[in-house]
Amino acid sequence: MKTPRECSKKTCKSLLAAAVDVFAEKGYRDATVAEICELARANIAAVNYHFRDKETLYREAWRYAFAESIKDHPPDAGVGAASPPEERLRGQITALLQRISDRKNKDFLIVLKEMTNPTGLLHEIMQEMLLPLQKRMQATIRELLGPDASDMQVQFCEVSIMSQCVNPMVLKRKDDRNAPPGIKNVKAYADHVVRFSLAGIHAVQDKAGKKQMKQG
Amino acid sequence: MKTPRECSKKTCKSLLAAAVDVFAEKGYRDATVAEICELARANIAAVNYHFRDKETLYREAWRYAFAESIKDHPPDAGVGAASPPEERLRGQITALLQRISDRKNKDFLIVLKEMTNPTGLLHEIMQEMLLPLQKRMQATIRELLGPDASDMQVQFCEVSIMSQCVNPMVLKRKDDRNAPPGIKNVKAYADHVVRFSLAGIHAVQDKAGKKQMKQG
DNA sequence: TGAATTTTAAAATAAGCGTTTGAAAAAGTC
DNA sequence: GACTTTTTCAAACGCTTATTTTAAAATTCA
Repeated sequence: MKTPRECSKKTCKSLLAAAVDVFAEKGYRDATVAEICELARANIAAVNYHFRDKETLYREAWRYAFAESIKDHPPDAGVGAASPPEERLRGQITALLQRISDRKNKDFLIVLKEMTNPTGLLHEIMQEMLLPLQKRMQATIRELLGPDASDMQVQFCEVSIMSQCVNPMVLKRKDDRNAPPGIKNVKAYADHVVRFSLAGIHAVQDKAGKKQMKQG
Repeated sequence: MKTPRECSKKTCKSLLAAAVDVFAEKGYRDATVAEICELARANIAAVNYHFRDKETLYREAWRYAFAESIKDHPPDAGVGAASPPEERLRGQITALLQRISDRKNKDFLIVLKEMTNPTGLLHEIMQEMLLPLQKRMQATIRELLGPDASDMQVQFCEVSIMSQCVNPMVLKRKDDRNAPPGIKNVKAYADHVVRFSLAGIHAVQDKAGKKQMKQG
């Protein structure tokens, strides 16, 4: 048996890909080793041979799915660090929306399942992978709000933006018919979120400015 | 056996309350009739006697939980229809945030589970109960955007606002330690969402106005 | 008291899963 | 081409868990 990371064999890779699909569709508990092996055209014992057990396969499957989705959609959408913060925010919002609305990407579905039916198995690895993305967006928002903004204001604005990106995609993923009509056009919705959020940030900034003046 | 609606007996009510708790915590599939009966201090056969089967109990449990949560948090938060649209929007946002952040209310948790692991059993009843709330918010947004706004702009703004309300509560519900720090103060976050969103709406409105001028 | 309702324990019924095993096949090595 | 290692395979193991039904007992109510 090999450790999962050095998974170079064909069967091993098939298992990983099949596991991603099945875990994304059913969640950890409702996914069965048998179904994963069947989809991978492998023997029922293959999971235990290549990954030791179902739990390890689950962790490796998410790691794999996340890496793939980031590879397809770089988090800055090609907007360089030298660009003004407005443009960088646009890049991050667009990249995030496209990444999680891309049906090829299954890591988002697994995260959703993990949110509502936690197994706890992905807690550490998710923290490790997602925190940097969050920090990057917070830094951009802080630039836009200016030095007088409080941590709470940065937090709130970040929550507002992330929510606008994540939440509609939950509905869209589940069923395109039930998704809000316009969300089918991700680019148009991304433009809306950027416009809406930049205005929101400026409103929060204005309030901070007023406070500052009252105090001074 | 009685039909579930005329559930007046003590055992029947206990079952309903217990079912809400267990379904909210585990979802339909992972919840067991045995656990529900145990929590209700009823015999294992009680569900089948009073509700015919698990599916019917599930539907009735959600209906009950939703009715309770709406009773505790009226959707307009006491802001009358005569108030200006800004205030009505504030009322709706505040009411929604307080309703779904109230840990007593389990219907939200069941909806979340249904989103990510659909059984399909609640589809119609959820449509029936939630659509009016959605329509009401859309109407308010349309007032704020003015008569020149497109349906898509109304939709997008509604999605932006609903997302800001729903999404953070998913995290807060799961675990207060993992929730964004400020979200623990729901009232402060509600104020932020109102400010952020009114600015966002006005930005969308300005864009509509410009378009109008170009065309005219 | 007698009839209807409700509760109960036990059983019926049914299904399913992750994992192990030991032999067979394939791949790799000298 | 014999020998070793790695990989595949079918079968079965062991253990678990669930919903629903049944028929008798208890209770309620007239």
